[in-house]
Amino acid sequence: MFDLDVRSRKPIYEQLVDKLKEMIINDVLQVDEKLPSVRVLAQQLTINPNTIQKAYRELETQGYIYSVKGKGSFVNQLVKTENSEELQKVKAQLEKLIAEAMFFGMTKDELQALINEIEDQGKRGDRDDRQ
Amino acid sequence: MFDLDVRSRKPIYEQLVDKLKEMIINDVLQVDEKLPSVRVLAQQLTINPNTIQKAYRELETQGYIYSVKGKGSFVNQLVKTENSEELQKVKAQLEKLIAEAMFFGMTKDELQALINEIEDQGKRGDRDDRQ
DNA sequence: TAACTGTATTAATATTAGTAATACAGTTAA
DNA sequence: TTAACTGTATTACTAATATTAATACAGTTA
Repeated sequence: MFDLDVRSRKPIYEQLVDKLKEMIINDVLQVDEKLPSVRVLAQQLTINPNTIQKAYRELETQGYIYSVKGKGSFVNQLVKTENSEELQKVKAQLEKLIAEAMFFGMTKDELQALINEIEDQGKRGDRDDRQ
Repeated sequence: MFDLDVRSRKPIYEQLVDKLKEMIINDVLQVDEKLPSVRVLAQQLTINPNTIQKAYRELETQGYIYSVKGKGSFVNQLVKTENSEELQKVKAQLEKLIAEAMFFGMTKDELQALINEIEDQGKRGDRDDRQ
């Protein structure tokens, strides 16, 4: 299921986060599907359960999954996280970054083009979800 | 000239970078104006010259100043940094961040609004400076 | 209750960040 | 040329943070 590189400069939990994000975004993992428990996955990958836990918590705070004590961790319905804390954080970052980009000569049109480009990429992956 | 807090959680060199950026953006320091040498400023602030050096290098890679060995460090002409490495970096960050924002439900219109807002702030600052 | 689940606390360790000591090297004016 | 400026590179010490792990706590379910 996962191919981790334990001696990569990129931390294990981060590899896990990225991998799981990717699977969620690409619908490899369906909404409300149960992820492997922290202990089971830890044993499979022969790493410490707390490392899985860290990855899962990260995914939870970013809105990708939700966890229920005693039950397990499950894929979240991403569209539902409208005004999440995560979105607020992203917005704040965006403000700074856009201001900086403009300061260094990036024009409104260039920004617009960038947004359109990204929107197109998103649609390709999204299929018939919205609009 | 500077009021630093040596026991702040924010590193000294970062305080310097922020302060100098601010002065450059607000035209307190004019284009091509010479900054204090690393040693002079270090003595004034009673900190290590290498700390100043780190701040200056950071400002240089970000395009705010330029340094010439044996001569000194000078305020850069910011508009001229059209396709700088820094802008490329900012663009790359923007791409990721915009994609993430959209992923979490931020719409094109909201992004547009954000850009306009920031653009307006920029213009207001320009006018104020001219007096 | 037994065997699952996630979570919190704490600590050991690895890695990175911040600062400093020192030496190298270019510029300029006497 | 030399003295006194300039920035820069190397190295190392220390502080702070990140990563992982050991362990105990707590909820769920059959």
